Amino acid sequence: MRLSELLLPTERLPPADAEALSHILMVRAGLIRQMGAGLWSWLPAGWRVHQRIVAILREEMEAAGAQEVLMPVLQPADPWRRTGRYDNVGPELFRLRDRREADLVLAMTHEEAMTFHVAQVVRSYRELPFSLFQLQVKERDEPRPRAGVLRTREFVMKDAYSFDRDQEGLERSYARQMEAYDRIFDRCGVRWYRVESDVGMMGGFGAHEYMAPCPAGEDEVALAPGYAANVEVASARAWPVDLPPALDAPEPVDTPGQTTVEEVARALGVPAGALLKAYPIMSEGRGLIMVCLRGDHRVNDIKLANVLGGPFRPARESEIAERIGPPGYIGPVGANVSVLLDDAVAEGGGYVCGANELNRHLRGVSPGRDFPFRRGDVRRVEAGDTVAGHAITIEPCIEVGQIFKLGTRYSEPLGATFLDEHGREQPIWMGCYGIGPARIAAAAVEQHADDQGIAWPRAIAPYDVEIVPLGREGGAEREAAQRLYEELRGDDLSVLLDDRDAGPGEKFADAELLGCPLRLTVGRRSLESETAEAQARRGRADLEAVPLQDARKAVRARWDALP
RNA sequence: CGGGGAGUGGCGCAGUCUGGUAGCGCACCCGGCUGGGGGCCGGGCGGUCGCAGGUUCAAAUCCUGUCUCCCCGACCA
Repeated sequence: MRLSELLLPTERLPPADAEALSHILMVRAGLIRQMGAGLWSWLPAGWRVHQRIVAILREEMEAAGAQEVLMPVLQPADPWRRTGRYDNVGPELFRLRDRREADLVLAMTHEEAMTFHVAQVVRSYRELPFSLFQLQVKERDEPRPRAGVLRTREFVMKDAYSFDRDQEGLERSYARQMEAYDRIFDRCGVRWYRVESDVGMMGGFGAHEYMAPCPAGEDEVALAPGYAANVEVASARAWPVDLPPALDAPEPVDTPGQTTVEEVARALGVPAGALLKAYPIMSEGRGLIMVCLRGDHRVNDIKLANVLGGPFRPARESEIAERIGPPGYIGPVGANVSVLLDDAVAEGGGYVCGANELNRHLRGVSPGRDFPFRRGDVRRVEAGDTVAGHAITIEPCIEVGQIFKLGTRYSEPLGATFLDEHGREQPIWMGCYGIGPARIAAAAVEQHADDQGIAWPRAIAPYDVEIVPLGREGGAEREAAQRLYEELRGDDLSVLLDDRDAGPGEKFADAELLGCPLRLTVGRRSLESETAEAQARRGRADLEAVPLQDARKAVRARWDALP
């Protein structure tokens, strides 16, 4: 491709409303442009990146035995009503009416469509198992689109679905997809973790997320050697805390006006971890519960909901005041509510907790002796906690893929059944597997950019090689570069030739912004030795020059050594 | 939905408080020079100041309404 013919609107300055690095660089490099909140267009060079990722996805899906299909984005509401999602998923689902007043939705994912067709078509166990996938647009009315293509309202997703006779079959399909996913992210050149994830309201029985660490990530992942989990579900051994000794009995102390953990800990000269923080909640079905955890810990709402087995909300001040004590001074001792004690609260020890009296706390409190409780792991892990003796770190990540064991969640309501060997009707066991190519692109930018711009991994760069001729138009450098371009173009490497009439600074700056992995520079200096200078974009490392005569092999060799 | 910020040539901004001929840098066009890191000189094109209404002799500027975008939070099958 000649740069003079490529629509590549690079910008010297970042857009005023961009903060995330990938957002800034992808716009500056001329890869994407915005049309509305969470609505992005891909310009030619950006779309090439996207398409290269898509090609990898397609190859690996086919290698895993999945067959490509394409299903509508615009769908009748009926299947969504039958699975309950029409009423349950809330405003994130785009809903509309056609001219006949029929209810329609814009699909946010394609379980309904896939299951609908499979239900029509599959009759016998002999037809199972199989897997389908598509590369299709998804529509979600996100409450807050952000950071360029990281979180958008319309995006392409690779979504695959497996259909099996039973749970064992699903496990095999799931494992096969997992292997494909591992290969996909390796091939795309991004750093990634596969983490345990919350199964959420889907009520499934297993899910993993693929997380690419980057500063603009929206999720947090807890990491230790041999351990990686979304902070939403992570468990770890708490950093120990020095507890004052338990007293013979709880002893009241005056704490006038001190309602926060920090204030009470400072006033009594104990570490925050020696306090018992009381978090009263109203649990659906179970009523008022006091969750107690170490003062230096925080409740993890998702883990708490999982322990409770259902949703909850924080108790209102009036409920606390009526049923327990004055807000700010409540505690488990003598409180007439059941106590859920976090696992990280050690037994024994002399804890400090609210006395259920205004301006008063208790010290020397010992769980069990002074109040009954049941246990649960409901706290958010903190950096420095340990897993199997190793301290964990917490890293921001962007979710680039998720795999999920659906079971019969969709096949049952949509009647996707088959007759087994004994002539009995059985629901199909399903799994679903999603990947967002745009997020892979953004994560790659975030992970590999430097001060000059993007440094694409080899596999997903917009072009493999950029040739930069210096000198004036019509000069010897231009001619030599042109010949080099013609020669390399016959190879399977994609080549971009900067044939613009621009100065060297501008060409180098644009080349580094766009981030093609290998740059070949043809200038007066290199012409003297009948070579083109070679530089790797990653690290801007100078490589051995390539001869202008029969350049192919040498270019290939430089290329093969790149990351 | 709560909090904060912003809409002025393609991009980035000033001007708004205190109403009075719409400005700067970059980009773009023409001519020339330069040619290994966004170079130089000269001459140009381009803007209903988000939209609607109001106040005024006069509105980018004041008032009312409205739309849009960004950031933080909530939310995120």
